[in-house]
Amino acid sequence: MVRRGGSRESRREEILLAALDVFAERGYTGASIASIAERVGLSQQGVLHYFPSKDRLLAEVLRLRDERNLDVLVLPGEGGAITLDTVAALVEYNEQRRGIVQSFTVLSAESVIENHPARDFFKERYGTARVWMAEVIRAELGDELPAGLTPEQAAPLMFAVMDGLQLQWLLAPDEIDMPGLFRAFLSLLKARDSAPGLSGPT
Amino acid sequence: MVRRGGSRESRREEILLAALDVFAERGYTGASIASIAERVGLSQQGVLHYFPSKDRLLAEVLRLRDERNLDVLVLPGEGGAITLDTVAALVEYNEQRRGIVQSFTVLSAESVIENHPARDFFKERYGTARVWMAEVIRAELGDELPAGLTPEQAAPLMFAVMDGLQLQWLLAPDEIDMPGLFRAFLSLLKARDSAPGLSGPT
DNA sequence: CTGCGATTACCGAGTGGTCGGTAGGTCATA
DNA sequence: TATGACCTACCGACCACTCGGTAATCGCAG
Repeated sequence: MVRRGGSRESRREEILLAALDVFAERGYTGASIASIAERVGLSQQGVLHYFPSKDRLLAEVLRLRDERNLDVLVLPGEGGAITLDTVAALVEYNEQRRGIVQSFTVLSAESVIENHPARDFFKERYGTARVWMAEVIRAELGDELPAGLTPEQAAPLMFAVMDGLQLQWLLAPDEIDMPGLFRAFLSLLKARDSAPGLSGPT
Repeated sequence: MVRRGGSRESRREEILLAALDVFAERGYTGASIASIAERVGLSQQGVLHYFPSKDRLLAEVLRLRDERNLDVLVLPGEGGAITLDTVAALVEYNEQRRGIVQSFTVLSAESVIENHPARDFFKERYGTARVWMAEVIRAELGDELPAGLTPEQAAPLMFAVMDGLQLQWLLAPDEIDMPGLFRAFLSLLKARDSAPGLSGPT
């Protein structure tokens, strides 16, 4: 059965990685199955043999990317707790993976258009990520943040900063120090202000 | 010469507005000239009579959008100085213009892909906007921001927050209070911290 | 006021190309 | 012999863009 590559599973992953690249370079709408196929030495129909449609291919690409990202986040914090520093380290690591960052930026923005196949994925992803991030912030900084912010407010701001910096960085890598600016934002959250009463981490 | 609408100029603007809508709904790559034409009751060739190519159409759409945005920013600050509050008001106003926000989000992210016709536009736009925003911040908050940030660091963070919040808001308008969260971020910048030495605005 | 050439505002038809997806086959392996 | 891994051939739809018209309107000469 297997003609060229290894197992079916490894062939599928090969295609998924190529698809991630092509989606990063051209977006979902702009990417063609044929161009993905070419990159792994198959015909368009060869790719469709492994994935029934372009939509499904996208869905699996996103799932794979999420897994990998989780690895990056969870592995360093071996023992258990993920800290804000782990998140900053992820941002730093992202500087080495322009393709991944670009695919995420392009696809997530594209997904806001109606009926986009990735829309549900991103909506759910942000929803759960915000809850999770609020917990991380609360665990590390407590309930009282500067200027009276709550962890539930800080969490969406955190992702906004990450995403927004990625966009500016992709457009002008030489001008934007993405990890530096992200840490600067973190230090805003960690600062103790004098104005609104009781602060109390840990 | 004029068959249906008013002047040539008004016809062009009509097309530009329709194009902005379609780009917002489908992105640049996903939009077809024909679908834009349909919206203004023309044939595809009718649109190409006014704009020589899809690329040029996009360029003019972006230029128009920028003009309008400038109106929103500059008019309220009639006398002269634009303040951070004016910017917050723009974010608030954006909540009423989902289409505009969506077009900006989709197109700016799409523009990071190589050879995208809007790439230069957005790169330059962010570059000048950061310089301008740093000045606004310095004028209002001085050189010393919380946690030792400089206005030049705060400016890209500002746009990152705006863009990132727009993305999350577009995906989940009910969960994300975009202007509220933006003001929360502003209050982080305005807070006076006690930790790292000399603070001294104005 | 009339007539006329120039200009403009389109549209029909077509070009060559790409799109996602299907049908049906060949062929090596198990 | 059965199965899975492909491929060739094809489909109808759509893409941006070009060409060559036609008809309405203008400026202007008489």
